[in-house]
Amino acid sequence: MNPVQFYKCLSDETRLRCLMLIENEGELCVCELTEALAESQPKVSRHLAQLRQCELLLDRKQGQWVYYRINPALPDWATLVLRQTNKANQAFLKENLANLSRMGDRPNRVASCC
Amino acid sequence: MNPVQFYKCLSDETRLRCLMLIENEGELCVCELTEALAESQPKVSRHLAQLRQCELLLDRKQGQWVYYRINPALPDWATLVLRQTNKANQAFLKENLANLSRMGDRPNRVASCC
DNA sequence: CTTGTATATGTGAAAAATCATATATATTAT
DNA sequence: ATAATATATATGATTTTTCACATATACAAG
Repeated sequence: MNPVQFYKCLSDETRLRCLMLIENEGELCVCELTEALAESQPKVSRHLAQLRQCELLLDRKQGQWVYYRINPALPDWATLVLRQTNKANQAFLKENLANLSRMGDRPNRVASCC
Repeated sequence: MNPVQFYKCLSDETRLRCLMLIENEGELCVCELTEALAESQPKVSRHLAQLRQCELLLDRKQGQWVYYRINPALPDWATLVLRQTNKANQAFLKENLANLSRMGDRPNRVASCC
């Protein structure tokens, strides 16, 4: 993982909020992120695609939903950076987390295994 | 420290290399960084100015030289991010550190205190 | 005072990133 | 088959970032 490329991924507000929300929640689908960020679906989707292409995120498809999660194969330093940034900046996410919990009709997660 | 602004600072190759070199060496002046990076003086100076403006770096003037150092007043998470990135990515700096040690006529540092 | 070295900044051009809008694909439900 | 929902992508416009080059300022040395 090239550190410049890694930090380019974190340097956009939409992408950083997505990463932090996913770090918080474990896994989120595009429509949940769209709601939490109050941004357009294409905008969120495009940024997620970029994070997936850079291998910061992995996705899995379940029915009509696509769930994104942090790539567990990231180098340790990168994992730590994400974790610490998240821990120390909960205030930054306050509004987004409120939007998320206010959201009705969240898709039912089914475990990916089995 | 806004995390987006912080990561924007780290998302440019010149700036990240400057930060990592300074993290390594404690303090470096513009001409040392210019030599280590093999980049033009205005380019290096401009990026350093940006890092200073965002308060990632502090500078002190000593004679004709200006020395830059990591701002010790950064929030803990930011300090940790810089330290871990540096520790885990020494290979990224190899060439730059070689240029630096090959450099003749490096200015004599005088302690800033007393 | 003149010359040389170190650093900073102004300017306009070039490159890169972001965006809104429209549209395509896939899945589910009727 | 049709409609509705979730997601992805194409496109061209706009904004932001980066750059090279010229120039300005400050200090040191002679």
